[in-house]
Amino acid sequence: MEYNHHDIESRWQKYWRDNHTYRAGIDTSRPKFYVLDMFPYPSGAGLHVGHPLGYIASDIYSRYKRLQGFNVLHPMGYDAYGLPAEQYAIQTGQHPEVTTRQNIDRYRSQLDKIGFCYDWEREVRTCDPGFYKWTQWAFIRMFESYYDNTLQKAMPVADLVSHFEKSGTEGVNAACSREMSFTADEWKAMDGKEKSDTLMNYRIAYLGNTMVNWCPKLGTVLANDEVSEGLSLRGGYPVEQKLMYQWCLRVSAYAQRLLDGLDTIDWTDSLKETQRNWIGRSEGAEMKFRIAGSDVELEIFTTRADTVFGVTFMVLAPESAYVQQITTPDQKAAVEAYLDNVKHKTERERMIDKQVSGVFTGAYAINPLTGKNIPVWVSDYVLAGYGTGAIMAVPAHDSRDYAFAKHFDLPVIPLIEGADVSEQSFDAKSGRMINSASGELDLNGMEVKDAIAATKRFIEEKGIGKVKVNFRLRDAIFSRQRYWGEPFPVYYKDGIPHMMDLDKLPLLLPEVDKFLPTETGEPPLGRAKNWQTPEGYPIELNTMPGFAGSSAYYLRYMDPHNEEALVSKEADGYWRNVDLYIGGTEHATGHLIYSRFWNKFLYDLGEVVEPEPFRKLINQGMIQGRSNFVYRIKDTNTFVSAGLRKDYDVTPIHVDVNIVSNDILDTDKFRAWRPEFNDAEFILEDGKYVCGYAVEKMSKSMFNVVNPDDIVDRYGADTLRLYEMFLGPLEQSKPWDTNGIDGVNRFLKRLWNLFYKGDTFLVDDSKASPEALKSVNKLIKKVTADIEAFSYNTSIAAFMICVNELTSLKCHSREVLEPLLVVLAPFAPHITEELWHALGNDTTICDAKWPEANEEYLKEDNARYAVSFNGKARFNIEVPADMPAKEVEAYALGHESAAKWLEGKTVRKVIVVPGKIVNIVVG
RNA sequence: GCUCGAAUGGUGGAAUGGUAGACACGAGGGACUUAAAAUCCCUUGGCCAUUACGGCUGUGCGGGUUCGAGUCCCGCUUCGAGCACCA
Repeated sequence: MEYNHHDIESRWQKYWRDNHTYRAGIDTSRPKFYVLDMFPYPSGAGLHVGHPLGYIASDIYSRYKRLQGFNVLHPMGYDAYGLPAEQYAIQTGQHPEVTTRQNIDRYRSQLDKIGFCYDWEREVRTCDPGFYKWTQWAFIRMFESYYDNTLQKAMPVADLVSHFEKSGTEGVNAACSREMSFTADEWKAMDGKEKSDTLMNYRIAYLGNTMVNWCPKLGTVLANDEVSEGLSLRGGYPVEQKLMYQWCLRVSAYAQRLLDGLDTIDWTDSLKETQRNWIGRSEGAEMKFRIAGSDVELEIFTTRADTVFGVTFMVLAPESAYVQQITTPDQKAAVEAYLDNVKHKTERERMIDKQVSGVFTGAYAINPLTGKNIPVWVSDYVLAGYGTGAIMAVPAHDSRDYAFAKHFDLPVIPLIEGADVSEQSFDAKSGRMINSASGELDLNGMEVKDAIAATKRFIEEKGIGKVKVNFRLRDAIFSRQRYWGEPFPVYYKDGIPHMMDLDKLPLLLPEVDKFLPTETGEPPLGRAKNWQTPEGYPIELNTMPGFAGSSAYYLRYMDPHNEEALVSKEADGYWRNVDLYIGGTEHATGHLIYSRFWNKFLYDLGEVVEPEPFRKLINQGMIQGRSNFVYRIKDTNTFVSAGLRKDYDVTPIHVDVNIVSNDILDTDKFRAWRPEFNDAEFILEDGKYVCGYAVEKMSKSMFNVVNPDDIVDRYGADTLRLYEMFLGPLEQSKPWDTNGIDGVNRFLKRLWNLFYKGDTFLVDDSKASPEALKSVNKLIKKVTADIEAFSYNTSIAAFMICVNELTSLKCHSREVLEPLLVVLAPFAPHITEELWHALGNDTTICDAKWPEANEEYLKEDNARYAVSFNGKARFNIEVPADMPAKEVEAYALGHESAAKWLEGKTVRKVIVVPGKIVNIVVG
């Protein structure tokens, strides 16, 4: 029998399916282990060979854990809402649901061929009403909650209302959009609309007038993580800032907990660092500067309280409400003109245009420490959204303030000893303070760090300001002007938003005639007929963003068919959270923040037991494409081989990697590839046409896409799985290069040949040789350690070594081959299952027991030492393993090879490292 | 600009501070074969030798610690990733 992957793989895949081998259920007699992949968005292009990388890695770990006796939950599903399906629908009129279903079917068939151990009975799709019911449910719960800063958790808005009725805002410490202050009587006097607006200020899901990232080309708003450098991540279209009334989630309330939680989970440092960066905690002080001749007080935030003595002007963001309040009549025209100018710039233009610009308001503020008057300016280098939208400018010690001061010729006062500020500012937070004394506060001579602390103390005592922590993390904008997303379970009565009753969920996505905005500019849902409650109240026209459905999906897998709850107490209590999460690093500041926020919210409600959703997280690297090029001589149809191209004037042209093998072009296939190459001529080297190559993104336009189906068809799923893991470390990005896959394929054939020669089954029950036992025990030890460290590529090398050793030992003993199959099973499930049954086992290898390495066989009879002189190894010796160090030393010094090196020298020192090296220091 | 990570043969990549280059690809040579494919064996960092199981050199660059550094420390260079008027 030859190794026939087609037959083996289809047969065992059917067996696993028919026997529900991968069905998972609650089993309190076994410890649980939850392994999760970031579920894919099913795109129209199908899977390429890069997509399964993480899935294979998690599959190996799942199978390994199961063999170790864990009850493993390993589900899969689809993140089915998304822009591409909708864009496609706009172009073709095809309903996104139809294309999404087709794409999912395609994904499923591709995934099935690779032999994953998913429990497909737990599949979820974010666009299923049975799933998005719980997305809508969570939204309603957020609407009905506010964040109590004292308790540091979400609480019912109903509690807040009864507090307002009793004592107004007195004693309320809640996360809010702006500080409010009213009495119980004032609250009671409010009408319904006023009350609604007031509560919006506190709700975790709230409607707010906020600056949003508006993308005109996509016709929708985007969250901060969906925008990069002023362009939309999807499509790369320009994004502008626009004030809009939108649903938002008060993620910012959880900033500190999201930050603290990072210390409790096992993620890579770089990912944690990225999240810390995004959350952006900064400790500083908030300080008030009174405007001269006015009651207005400018509140500013600074991390450099020590530099107050160097404040020579102040700057407001153009959007700041202070601007209107303080601008003097004679400066009004100039300020208006400037604001108008700024408004017409997009975010991107503002970023690219680094030129200093600004205008004087005509007003002066009073420095609370020195009592001096300082001018107040407006400039777009100050951001409205951070801190208070106003800053105190210290040009000597802040480069942005410095550039502004130089441009407008404002004074610069150095505050740190030895700082030369004639050419640039001194931004470092170190040195001794100078020029910093007035009245009761004297910072001169202090280190910067101490000066900051002293100033903070002083301003708190004097009531000039207070210590304050600011976060960069903003609330998430939750409305999208799109069709293909979850509808909001919200209707409007007299202009006041109301939540639908929980028992009316899910609110189904309605049909529309076109997937475009209405003529009046309303979102696509504006086209839906009867989009209103039975009582005739209009329903919200926006839909939820992509991250809504992906924020709690890992919980739904625990209990996917439950109609009463997102997840039952029992299922949540058993599966708890994800033990191992594998996915791409691109979700670092999006999904992985929102999901943690969502989970913490549910935790506050008592709906889930774990405060963090993903205990350990691994980011698999990206698989890049490896493109091939042919070189056409200018103005001809003649192509010159890569090695000879320097002699000609050539244009490189991408060529389909599927008609190239080991960088050698199949010239006949090339002629047939495209009509314009039908009569191509070639200049060969050594009779071959050699292509050039480059590493690029895997994409259709580069003709470097490799489809896993083709690989599976040609080499089998087991070869694909092994090869993907063999390419290099899991977390590293690397190019896909089909050259080299033969190596792992040969390995599987050699494994097969240990069991079969022709039709003869070779395995017997004979006692294995010590060498064979040692080989396989070494393997078990290595693979166990490697899997725990996700170092799969070195495991595969170990398998190759072991199989080669067993082959040359002609070992066909069951005693050795059976454990070899078990440890290989996670990597190559099909061939191991086949051979496992050939050995006479009648249950699946998935339920075998992971073997333990027997140290007895690993003992070395001899220890091998490298003998070195002054650190450079010169020869090797072998001695009995248990020889004491002193004797090893004597033996090495007495060795004939040593004589040569010791000639005319004296031994100064000898160091013996057990089993490794004898280092002889000579002088 | 700030933060994090990386740099090892023709290629992908191995190396708890202890014989650098495991394993694999590619390349070269050989066996089997009418031939090819497949399979198997040998060689393969560079340089110098090839009478010797020989010598020298070698992990981006410059220093340091150490008996001993790819690995640890300091200073650079280059590449990649994240954040970026965040006060």
